[in-house]
Amino acid sequence: MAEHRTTRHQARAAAIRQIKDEARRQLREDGVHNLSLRGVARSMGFVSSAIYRYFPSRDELLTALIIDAYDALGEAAEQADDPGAPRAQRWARVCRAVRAWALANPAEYMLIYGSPIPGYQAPRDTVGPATRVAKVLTTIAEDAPDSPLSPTLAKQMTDTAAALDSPIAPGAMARVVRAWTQVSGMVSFELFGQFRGAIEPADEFFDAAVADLAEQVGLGS
Amino acid sequence: MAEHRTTRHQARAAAIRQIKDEARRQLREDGVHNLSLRGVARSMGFVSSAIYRYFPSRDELLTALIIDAYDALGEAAEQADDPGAPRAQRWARVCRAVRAWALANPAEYMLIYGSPIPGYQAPRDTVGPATRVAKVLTTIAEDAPDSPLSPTLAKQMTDTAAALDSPIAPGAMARVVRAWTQVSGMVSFELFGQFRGAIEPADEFFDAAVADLAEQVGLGS
DNA sequence: GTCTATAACTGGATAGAC
DNA sequence: GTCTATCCAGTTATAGAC
Repeated sequence: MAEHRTTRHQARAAAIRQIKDEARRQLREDGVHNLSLRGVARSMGFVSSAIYRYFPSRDELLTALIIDAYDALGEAAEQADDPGAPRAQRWARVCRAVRAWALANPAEYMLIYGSPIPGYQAPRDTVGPATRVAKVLTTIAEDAPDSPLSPTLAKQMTDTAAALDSPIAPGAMARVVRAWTQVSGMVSFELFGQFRGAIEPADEFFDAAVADLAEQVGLGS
Repeated sequence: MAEHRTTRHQARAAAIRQIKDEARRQLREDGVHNLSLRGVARSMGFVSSAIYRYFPSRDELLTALIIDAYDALGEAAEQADDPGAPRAQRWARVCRAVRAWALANPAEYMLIYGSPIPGYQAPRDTVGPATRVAKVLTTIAEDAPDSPLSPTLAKQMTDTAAALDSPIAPGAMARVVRAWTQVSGMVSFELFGQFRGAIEPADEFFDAAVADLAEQVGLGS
């Protein structure tokens, strides 16, 4: 009986995986707003109602894809980090890994860092996976020196550091957040076509900026 | 006869304006992908085919909205600039104006700086208006000192400066582009909900970052 | 001549009968 | 689970109003 249950669970997990894979394919092809449960079902050769056994709504499927995207990006960042290396190098490697993942998975990057999906409200479950990249960057900068902040900003940064479970100083946290907005901003510009006709390829631009950011964050050279 | 032509032209311009206003309303309400010519026509009390007298296709309407958005943002930036003020102040004021415009017009900001619209290819006409903000920022930094760049980067930045019709040094151009990616990155993070629950409100975070960026670009204090 | 309205074609999503 | 009728999208051709 336990075996029965196991195979059933495995089958279910496999089905979910297949559905998500197909959904990701449609995401890449036509964008989020053309992603429909029915379309996924059709492409998989079964009837639309069958999919509701696995995802009760389009939003649930979206949430699963968003969590997967955050996790995949987070894992790419974590795996790129080499805790033995100098901190500035760690920073640069992680940032480059983020960009590489985004360029390899543009649709999924847009899903999490692009325009919000109208009518979709992200549930709590996405918060944890969403912080993984920030956590990696913050850990690298954990010993960076503090710097003065206004009271409001100091509180926000202390809270942010606490949410990331990090002993980083508020001033350093602020510099990490700023640097991260720039990294993400550069990746988004590149991916969304803002650099078209001007900064192509953007490899050197990105790498140079990231190296300088490491310094600005206070990771030495 | 000239009078006749004038009124006709005026009527036509008025119709175009009304169509775009209604389209913007729908954009705000339901997002780009729910923007339909039929819906616009319906809300305006006439039949869908009538719109084709003014916009030959949905994409043309989108292009018009995109150009308007770039122009509105560009004008907000230009009007915020006070050529008589110290450069660091000019920089901060323009950046704050950009953020203020984005917060006041989120749908239009997303139209130009959000995820690309699947199936839509921006025509050449959007390039000019798209550079207006960059032009303002570059002008402010025109006298900033040069800094060393790799050959590839130096060429890209020289070309960018040329496209903006600015005598700015390539190294300074690179710092402006970087700073601009960060400004836009911060605005996007705020608008797209990436700061939710952590950096709210983001006024102080933004203002402090922008002030530091002015320094990094090389605008003195 | 310039516009609007009617009607039609294609193609996808959807709801309900079976 | 399947089939069908319906609806709404973009777009076009054509006919008539001003």
